[in-house]
Amino acid sequence: MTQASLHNEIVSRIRDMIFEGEFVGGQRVPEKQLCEQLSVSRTPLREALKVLASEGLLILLPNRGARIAQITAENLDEIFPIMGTLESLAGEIACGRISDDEIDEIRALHFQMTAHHKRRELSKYFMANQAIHMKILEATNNKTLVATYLSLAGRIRLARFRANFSQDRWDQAVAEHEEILDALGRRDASALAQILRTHLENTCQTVKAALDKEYVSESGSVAGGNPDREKKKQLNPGEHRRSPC
Amino acid sequence: MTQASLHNEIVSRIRDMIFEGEFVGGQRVPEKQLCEQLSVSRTPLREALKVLASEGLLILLPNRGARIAQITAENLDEIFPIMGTLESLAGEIACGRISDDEIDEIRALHFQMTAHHKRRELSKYFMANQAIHMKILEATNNKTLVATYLSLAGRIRLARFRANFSQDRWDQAVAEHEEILDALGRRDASALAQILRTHLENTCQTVKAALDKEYVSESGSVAGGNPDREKKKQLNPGEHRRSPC
DNA sequence: TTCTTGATTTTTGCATGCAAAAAGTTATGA
DNA sequence: TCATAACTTTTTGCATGCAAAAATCAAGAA
Repeated sequence: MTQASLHNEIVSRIRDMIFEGEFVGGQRVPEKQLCEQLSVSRTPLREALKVLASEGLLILLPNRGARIAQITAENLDEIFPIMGTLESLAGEIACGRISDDEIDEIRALHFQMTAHHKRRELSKYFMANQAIHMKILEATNNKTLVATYLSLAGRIRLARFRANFSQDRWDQAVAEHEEILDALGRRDASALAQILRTHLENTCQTVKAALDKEYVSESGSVAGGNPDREKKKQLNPGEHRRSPC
Repeated sequence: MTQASLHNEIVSRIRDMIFEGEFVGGQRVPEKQLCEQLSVSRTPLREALKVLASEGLLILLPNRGARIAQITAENLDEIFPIMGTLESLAGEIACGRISDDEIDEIRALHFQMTAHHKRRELSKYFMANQAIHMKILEATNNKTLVATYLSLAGRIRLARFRANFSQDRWDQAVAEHEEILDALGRRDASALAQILRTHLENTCQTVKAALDKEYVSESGSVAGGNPDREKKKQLNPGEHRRSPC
């Protein structure tokens, strides 16, 4: 799967670093620093930066280097509806071609997930949850759909990962997943499409609420400030809550 | 809009070259040849190739250079449903926020398009047609949605552009556009979503049929052959029919 | 102090060079 | 004739160097 070339390796590594929250949104990322951090020269690094920028994880400003793309409420409002409609489509297609075995796998993941929910194991819940959504996507056998979805999901991954949500919302999300499993079991394409879309809409609201809260609690002001003022304390890289949404 | 840097310029130029059909799908594109053609050195060219590859217009094989991505029937089957659901979403969102003025603009484009249809002006019809779809997308004010759509559309652009279609299908497409305009005028979100999706499904069928025909008529065999046998005559770059779909 | 203006340092953009891999060519033997 | 091996050429991947742009720092004026 992974290409053996150095620049592909660099793409993966920086992507993972972003996913792990090692950078703050809006932060400048000088080439030299990354070169030293990854022990590579500038040429393959620059090639990697171009790729990450076209994935939407970085912003490249001519002559002014790379910045980590910032997740804003506007961003979430743009991306979640698209993910919702893509998952909805995936559900529809999946109903038409998913095998009993594949449904059983999803059912297993579902019960695993509900067990984590009962035990309040957020991180494990998150993993099982993501795995279910991926299984539905993969059941379409449409690689472009999966890639498009993952590209969008990657851009908001951190916000989603960090968003704490209320017990009520958590319970609701599990209830929605019951409906998802039910519709899938009946292979009811339109019901599955509907509930997946609703599920994503609700998730969007949760993540947005968490994002607003984070901004307010950390900087004392709402989002949208000047990203250049990076002296302002936000979060130390790597130091942040981890919770599922 | 366009970034002033050389590698961005190169991305645009190669993308345009691909859109103009200056390459054959599956064809190898050596760096040296492109360097000479564009009068640039390898470093910014290679950066550009990485970007185009992540846009899906090129395939990069480690140590083996770049190839023009090939448009296959499987490709179309993957991409068109996604574009359909994205346009469908765009239509829904647009209904909720489009202004009367914007609808008037679309109406003007629509009548312009139908005039071209009456006069059998394929190329002009194509332009007006595309403009209408873009207006609906832009009316969502969702840049990520537009970008995602355009990225997918770019990958199958040539096939769509080259596909000749029957008079019947052309008439049907225009009829569908009447319905689109009608639903938009009534701001009937679900009707617009429905007709846009159907419209894209039908377009997919048309383009697929044209692709099959082209493959058969040019190589005497169906698609899926070894792309390495590039000595085989397909189409000379730049020499191809232009017609709307 | 705050705001310019100019010098210095840093960073970015691009060209070039070298080594390794792949592709192409010739030679040899069955 | 075909297959294989050895050799040559081409192409790719990456490191480095230099010039231009941006950022930073410093000194002086308002």
